[in-house]
Amino acid sequence: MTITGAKPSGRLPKSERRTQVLSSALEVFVDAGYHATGMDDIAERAGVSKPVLYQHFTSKLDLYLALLDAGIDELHASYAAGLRSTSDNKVRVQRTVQAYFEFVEDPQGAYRLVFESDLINEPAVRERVDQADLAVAQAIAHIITEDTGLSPQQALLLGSGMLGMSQVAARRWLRHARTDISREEAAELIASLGWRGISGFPLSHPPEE
Amino acid sequence: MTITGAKPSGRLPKSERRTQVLSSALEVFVDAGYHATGMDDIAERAGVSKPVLYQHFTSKLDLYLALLDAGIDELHASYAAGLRSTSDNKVRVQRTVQAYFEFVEDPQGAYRLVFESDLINEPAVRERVDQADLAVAQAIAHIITEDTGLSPQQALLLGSGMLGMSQVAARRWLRHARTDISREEAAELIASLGWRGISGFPLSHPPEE
DNA sequence: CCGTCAGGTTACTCGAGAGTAGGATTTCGG
DNA sequence: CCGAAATCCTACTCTCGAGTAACCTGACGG
Repeated sequence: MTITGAKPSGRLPKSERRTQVLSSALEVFVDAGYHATGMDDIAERAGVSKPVLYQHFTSKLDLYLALLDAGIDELHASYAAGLRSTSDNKVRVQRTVQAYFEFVEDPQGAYRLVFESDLINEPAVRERVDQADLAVAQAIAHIITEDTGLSPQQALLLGSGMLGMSQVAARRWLRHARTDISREEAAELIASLGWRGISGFPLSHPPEE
Repeated sequence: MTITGAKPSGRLPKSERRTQVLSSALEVFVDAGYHATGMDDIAERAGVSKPVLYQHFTSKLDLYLALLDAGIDELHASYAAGLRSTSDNKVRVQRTVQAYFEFVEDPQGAYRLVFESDLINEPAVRERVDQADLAVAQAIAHIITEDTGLSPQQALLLGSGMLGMSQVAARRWLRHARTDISREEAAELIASLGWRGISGFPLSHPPEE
C-alpha cells in the first residue's frame, strides 16, 4: 500500500508526472473538447491538484498544443512511413488512406484534436492543423503529378480532396460502420475510389466528357 | 435623416429587427467562431443593445442554432436542386460537388458554421451537422448503388468519402486556389476525381489489383 | 537529527461574459 | 392631444473558470 507506486498514488518525478498529466488531459479533451473541460477536470483526472498542472505547462492552451502536436506527429509518422516504404504510387495511396484509418482507430482518440478541434479559431491551432493538412495534400499531389498531366495547383486541389475523403470516411467508419466493415476493407475501398479517380486523368489537361 | 429608415438607425418592427440581428450575428460568428464572440459583440454589430437580442432568441445557443439551421437549409436546397434536375448520375455528382463550392463561396460565409463550427461538442450542433452530412452521403450512396455492385454499407462509406472530398477541397480552393482556378474548373476537377473513382468499381464486389 | 528542496496542497483573486430588472422613449389609434 | 403597447436602453447580478499566493511535507545527504 505504502510501498508500491500504484497508479493513483504518491509523488512522482517531474518527467513522469508530466507524462501522466498529458495522458489525463488527452482523455478529458478528447471526450469533452477544449472549451467544455476545465483545468480542474484535468487535475482531478490526474489525481493531482491544479497548480501542479501549471508547473508543467504555462497555460491551458499550452497544454492543449502539446497534445495537438503529439497527435499530429503520430499521424505524420504513420503516413510518412507508408510513403517511404514503396515507390508504387498505387500502394502509396493505399498506405496513406490506411494511415488515416489507423490514426482514427487509436483508442486514445487523439484524432479528435486534429480533425474535430473546437479550438480551430485559435490561430496557433489553426496554423498547426492547416500545416499538417497541407503536408499530406502535397504528398498526394506529388503522386498525382507523377501520374497525370495536371498542373501543380490542380494536383494540390485534388490532393486535398483525397485527404478530405480519407479523413471524413475514416470518421464515419469509426462511428457507424466499424461493425459492418473491417478497417482494412474500408481503407481499401476508399483507396480504390481515390486511385481510380486519379488514374482516370489523362496525361495532359483537364477533363472533358 | 430622421425620415428614411437608414440601416443603422431607429426602431424597427419585430420581424425586421430579427432578420437584422440574425445577419449581424452571422457576420460575427463567421469571423470569430462561437466561443470568441460575446453577445455584446453581436449587439454592437447590430447597433442595438443586449436585451434586444433576448427578445428574439432565448439564448446565445438558440441564436446560433437558428443560423446553423439556415446554413444547412441553404446547402440542402442547393444540392437537392442539382439532384432533381437530371437523372444522369454523372451530372448529379457534378452538381453535388458544384453545390459545395457554391456554398463555400457565398460571401456570407455560413459554411463556417456548418463545416468549421467550434461548437461541435454541443449535442444540438453535432446532431444537426451529422444529420446534414448523412443526408448528402446517402444521396451519393444512392447514386453509387445504382452504378456499382457495392453493398449499402460500402456505398454509404464511399458517399461520405465523396462528401469529405468536396467539403475539404472546396475549403482549400476558397482559401488558397481561388485566384488560380475558377470555381467551375475546380468543381469539375473534383467531380471527375469522384466520378472516375465510382465508375471504376465493378458491378459486383470489392477491388483487387 | 536537521536543513533544504522537489513536489504538492488549500484557498484564494479576478476578469469575462451570459442573462436580467426596471425604467425610459417612441409611435399610433382614437 | 393622450394613453398604452411596442421597442429599446442603462446598469446591474451572478456564475464559472483560469491562473496564483502562500503554505505544507516527506525524503535524503551530511
